[in-house]
Amino acid sequence: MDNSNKNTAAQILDSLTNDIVSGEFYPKQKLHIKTLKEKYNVGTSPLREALSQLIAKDLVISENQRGFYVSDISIDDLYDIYQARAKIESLCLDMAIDHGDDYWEANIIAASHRLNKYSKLKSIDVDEWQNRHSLFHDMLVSGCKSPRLLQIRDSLFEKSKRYRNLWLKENVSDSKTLKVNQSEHAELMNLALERDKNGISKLIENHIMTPVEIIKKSLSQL
Amino acid sequence: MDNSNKNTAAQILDSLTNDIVSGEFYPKQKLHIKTLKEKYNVGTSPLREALSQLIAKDLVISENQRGFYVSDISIDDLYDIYQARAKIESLCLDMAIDHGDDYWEANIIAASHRLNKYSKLKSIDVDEWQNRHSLFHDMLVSGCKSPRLLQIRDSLFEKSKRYRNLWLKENVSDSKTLKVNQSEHAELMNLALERDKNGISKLIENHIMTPVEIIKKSLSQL
DNA sequence: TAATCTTAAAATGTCGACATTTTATGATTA
DNA sequence: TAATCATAAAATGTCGACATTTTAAGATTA
Repeated sequence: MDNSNKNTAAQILDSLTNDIVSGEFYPKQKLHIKTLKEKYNVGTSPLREALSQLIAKDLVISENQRGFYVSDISIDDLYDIYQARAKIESLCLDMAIDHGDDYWEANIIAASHRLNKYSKLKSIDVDEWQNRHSLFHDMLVSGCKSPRLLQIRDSLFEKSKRYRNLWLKENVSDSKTLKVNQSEHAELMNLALERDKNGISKLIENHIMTPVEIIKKSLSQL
Repeated sequence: MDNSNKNTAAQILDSLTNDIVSGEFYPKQKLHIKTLKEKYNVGTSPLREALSQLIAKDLVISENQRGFYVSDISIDDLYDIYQARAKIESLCLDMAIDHGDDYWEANIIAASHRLNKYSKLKSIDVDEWQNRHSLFHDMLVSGCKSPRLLQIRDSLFEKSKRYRNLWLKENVSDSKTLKVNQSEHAELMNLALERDKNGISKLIENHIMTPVEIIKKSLSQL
């Protein structure tokens, strides 16, 4: 498939990343080499190479002769990540409004439609909702032509997933939250099409920061 | 010293990073495992682990069964990196102005003094000037208390060094450029102390983008 | 009991070897 | 000559082994 052209290290990098971000491996958990080798059926070298990449991404930390650990999470970090995400997203939207063309507008409208339709369903599959939701936001920022900023955005989002998963478990089915969320999405689209930088900047920052307080509660209970 | 507590991989990561950023290894250069092993006197495993981290940092790319290469540079990337740096720096300064205290102000004044003194000397050591210059800008953003944003700033700066080195070779001794540069630094300090967000935002973006055109010329000649 | 010491077990990080793939070289053919 | 093919050389990625360090468990002492 897609992995056929990848070496072992690159393949298990995906698995490892997913297992950390999804919460299967919990924060601070020791990552025993031997255990991981058995779990993923790989040898020492590719495993350690994958872990090395995760170190560079701050998802794993290592101490010499003491092995690898899933990096910790905290309320401070929760705020920091989401704050940074809010600012970067705002920056990307700002640039997208500068450079977005007709196709950009059309893509936003299409993604909005797909998200809308799905949000109105009675029973919602979290993964599918998440896909459509991500894609809507991706389309909004896609007008920003800076690969580096978009890459930063992606990496922050990946880190935030660890916290986000705590929130999704509790709140995606909460219909009141969902309605507020949906009206914000509609408004985001309007502001983008109207090229209202100040308006969209304020709204997106609030929109992104919304889950923080709820996640904080979930986090405090651990 | 500092490396005594690091494993081999972490040690050569520093050397490798430096050799790429400094330009000793040129863009697209093949990084032969055997050659590197001899150069750094290490075995396969730690070397590949270091290279893996550099992949995550976008300084190295790898193709399965075809080995490792120094990642390429380009004029588009030059613009993108510097543009992103300018925006992030502006963001950090904005937050620094919000949160900076008396110590922040004092540190800026001190760093400015040290940079000033050195810039007036007749013969300038590039490394020392670079140190004092970096420290001045570090102090300005230090009021921004976001570890993640500062980390993003660092990683963008590291990437920009590859281009920056092209510029420094030509222009650090150019006294006209240096004077403009110095007056901008003075103005940056004033705006920070006056907490003028709009003013400092515009100035810092220009300040960071200044070298781009010159670097572009150097780059076109290769 | 609590703390320290000793010893055994487990885990880490590094190395060299090897199978597999890619690249280079030279021969063969049209 | 140019292009294709076959073969040799070189390089990559993976594995298992091993020396070293850390951790755990049990014994000893105060």
